[in-house]
Amino acid sequence: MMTRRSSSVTIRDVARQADVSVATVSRFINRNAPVSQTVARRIQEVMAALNYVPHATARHLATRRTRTIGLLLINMHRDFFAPLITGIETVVDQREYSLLVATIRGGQRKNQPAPVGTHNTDGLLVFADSLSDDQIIQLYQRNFPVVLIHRTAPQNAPFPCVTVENKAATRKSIEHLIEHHNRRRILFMRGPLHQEDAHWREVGYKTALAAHGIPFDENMVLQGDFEREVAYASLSHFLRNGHPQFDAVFAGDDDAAIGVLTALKEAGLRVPEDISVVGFDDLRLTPFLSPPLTTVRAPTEEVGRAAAEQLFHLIEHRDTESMILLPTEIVYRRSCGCDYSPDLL
Amino acid sequence: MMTRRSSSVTIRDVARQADVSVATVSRFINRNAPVSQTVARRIQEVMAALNYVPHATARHLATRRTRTIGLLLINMHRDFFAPLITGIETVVDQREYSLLVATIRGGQRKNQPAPVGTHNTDGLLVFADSLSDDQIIQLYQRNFPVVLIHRTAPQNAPFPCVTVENKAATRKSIEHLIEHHNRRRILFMRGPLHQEDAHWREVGYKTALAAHGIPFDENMVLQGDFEREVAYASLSHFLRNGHPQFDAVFAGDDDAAIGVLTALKEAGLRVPEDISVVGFDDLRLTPFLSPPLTTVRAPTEEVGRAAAEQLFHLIEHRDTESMILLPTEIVYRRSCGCDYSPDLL
DNA sequence: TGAAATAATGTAACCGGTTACAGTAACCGG
DNA sequence: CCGGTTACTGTAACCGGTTACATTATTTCA
Repeated sequence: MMTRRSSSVTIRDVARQADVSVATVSRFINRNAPVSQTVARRIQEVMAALNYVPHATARHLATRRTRTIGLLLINMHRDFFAPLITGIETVVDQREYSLLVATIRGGQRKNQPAPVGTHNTDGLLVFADSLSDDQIIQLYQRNFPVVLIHRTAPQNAPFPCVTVENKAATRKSIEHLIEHHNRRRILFMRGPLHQEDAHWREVGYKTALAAHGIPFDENMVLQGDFEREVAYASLSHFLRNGHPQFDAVFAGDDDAAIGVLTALKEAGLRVPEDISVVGFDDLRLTPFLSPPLTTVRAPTEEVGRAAAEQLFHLIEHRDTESMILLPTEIVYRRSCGCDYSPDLL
Repeated sequence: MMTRRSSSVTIRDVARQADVSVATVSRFINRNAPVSQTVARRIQEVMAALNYVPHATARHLATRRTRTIGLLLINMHRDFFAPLITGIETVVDQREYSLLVATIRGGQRKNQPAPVGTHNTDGLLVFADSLSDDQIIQLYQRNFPVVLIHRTAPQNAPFPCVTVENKAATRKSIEHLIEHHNRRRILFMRGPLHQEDAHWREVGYKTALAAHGIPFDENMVLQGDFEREVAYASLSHFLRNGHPQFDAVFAGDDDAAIGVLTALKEAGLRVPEDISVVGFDDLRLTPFLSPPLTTVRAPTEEVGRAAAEQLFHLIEHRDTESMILLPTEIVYRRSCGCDYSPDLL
C-alpha cells in the first residue's frame, strides 16, 4: 500500500482555500498575468497560512527549465577548483540559478549517463577532459547549451570556450630562466595526456628552447600530471637513477611544483641556488611556499565567471564569444632565482 | 509563440516503437518488475536507437524523490572545503545521487528561500552557520533530512551532527608550546563569532593557560576569522601599535596561520626562533609553508564522508548517530620550534 | 453608442515519468 | 482437472505545477 505523502500542500489547496482557480494562483506567483488586488491579497494570505512553497520539480517539468546549471569536473581535490567554482557561483547566484557539481569518478562506465546533463540542468560547464569529444558532440547535436573550460571545441561542436593563455606565458617563463638565471638544462614536467593546457605549455617550452638554440631532449621530460604526488614520484625516480644534468624545472602547474620542491629538498638540492623551479596557476598558496614560487598567474576565478556568463548567454539565446582567451602573467618570486619581496596580503 | 521543444524523445516514443506499453518500458528501466527476455531486448534496442534518456525531472515528480542532496556552505574559496566536498562526493556518487552545492552569499535576504532545500533535494548537509537555528528548526518540523557539519544541533532540532574534536587538541597544542618550547605569552586568534569550532578552540586555549597558571589576557586575543586576510590585518595592526609581548601565536586555523606567518615575516620576526606558530586543519599545503606549519590535523574528508553517510541513513530511515565527533591529532612540524623531517609525499 | 481592446478569471490539456489495479497466460500441487 | 500462484503486460490515474484557449466584465474610443 502506497501511503500518499499528503504532507505537502499544493497549488490546488491554495486555490480552493482562496476560492480561485489554480491558474490564478499560478499567475499570482509568477506575476506573469494581471491579478486583481483583492484576489492577490487573498491568495497571499492563504499561501502564508498554509505555508505553501511551490514544488520546484513540478514547475521544472511544466516549464522544461530547471534553473540549474551543471559543472563537470575531473575531481574535486585540486585546490585549483576552488576559485573556479567561486567564479561560477558568483554569476549563477546572481541569476538565481543553482549549481550542480559533479566529477567523473576515475574512468566511469561509459554506458551510464553523466551525473549531470540534459536531464537535470539547463546547461553545462565542462572542464577540460571531463567529457569525451563524442559526448560533447552529442550534446551539440541535441542543441544543449554547453561551455567548455580549459579546452577548445571539437570540430563538430562549436561551443564557446573559455581558457587561459598557456604557450606564450610558458615560453616567457622558460626564457626568463634562460636569460636571467642562465639556466639551459631545463626539466619539463608534462601535464595529463591530451590535456590542452599541458599541450600548449609543452609547445611553449619547446619554442623557448628552440629560440635559444637549445636542443629539445625527450629525456628532460617527466610526467607530472598536474598532480603533487605524481610529480614527486617522477622526479624522485629520476633523481635516484642516473640522470642527465639539469639546473631548472618547469613543473607544469603549481600542484606539481609542490611535488618538485619536495623531491628536490629530499635530495638535498637547493632551490633556487642549485635548481630553479617555476609553476603555473598561481594558487593562493604559492607565495607561502618555501621558497615562494615563481609561477604564471592564471585568472581562474575570472575564467569561472566568464564561462558561466557565456553559458547564460547561450541559454538566453544571446550572442556568445566563440573563444575567450584570458591573459596570464608571470609572477616572479624566489624559486626561479629572482630577488623577491613578499606579496603582502 | 511558444515553440514546443519537441526534440526530446519520451518514454511513450520508446513504448510505441517497441510495441509495448509505457508501463513495461518503465519497468524495464527501473527493473522493479519482471519483463520478458524478448521484450527486454526489444526495448533495449529501441532505447539505444532513439538515444533515449529518461527525463529526471519527470521521474522526480512522479516518485517525489530528487536523488539529489544539497550542500550548504558559507563560501567556496577556502581550501578547507575541497577535501570536505571530496568526501561527500565519494558517497553521493556511490549512491548514484547528485550533489547540489550552494553558498550563502554575504548575509542573503532572510525572506528568500535558501538556494537549496526541501524543494530541490532529498536532504541537506549544512555546514556550520550557513543556516540559522530557526531555519534548521523549520526543516526539522517539516521532517526534512538534514545533517549538520561542524556544528551541533539546536535544542529543538535533534539532527545528526558531524564535527571534529576541537578543545582537547587545541589545549594540547597550547600545552606543547608551553611545555616544550617554553612559551608563555601566547596570542590567540579568534575564529568567526558564534562558530562552534572557534568557541571550543578558545575554551581549549583558556584551559591550557589555566592549567599552567598563566592568566588569560583579553589583549592577547585577536580576531582571525579563519581567514588569511583578516588574520594578516589583525596581526599587522597589532604589531604596528604598541602591543604586549608575545612569543607564540595560535592562529585559529591554517588559513589564518598563513596570514600570521606573512605578518610576522613582514615585521622581521622569525618563526619559530622568535615566535612559535600553530594552526588548525592541516590543509594539504601546510607541510610546504615556510616554515612547515605545526597544526592540528582535522580529518575533513572523513567528516564529509561521515556526514553524507548519516544523511543517507536519515533518508533511508535507518538509524543514525546523533553525534559523530572525529578525533584530531597534532602534527608537529617546524613552526612551533620542533625539529622536523619533512613529510615525504 | 456600439465595436474593439483590455482586464481578470476559469477549464482543461499538457510536461514525462511511475504505479495501482486489472487482466491473461502459463505453471503447480493435490 | 481445478483453484491458486506466478510471470508478464496494459490502462489510466496520478505527481504538482504551467499555459493555451475560452469567457465574461470593464474600459476605451471613433
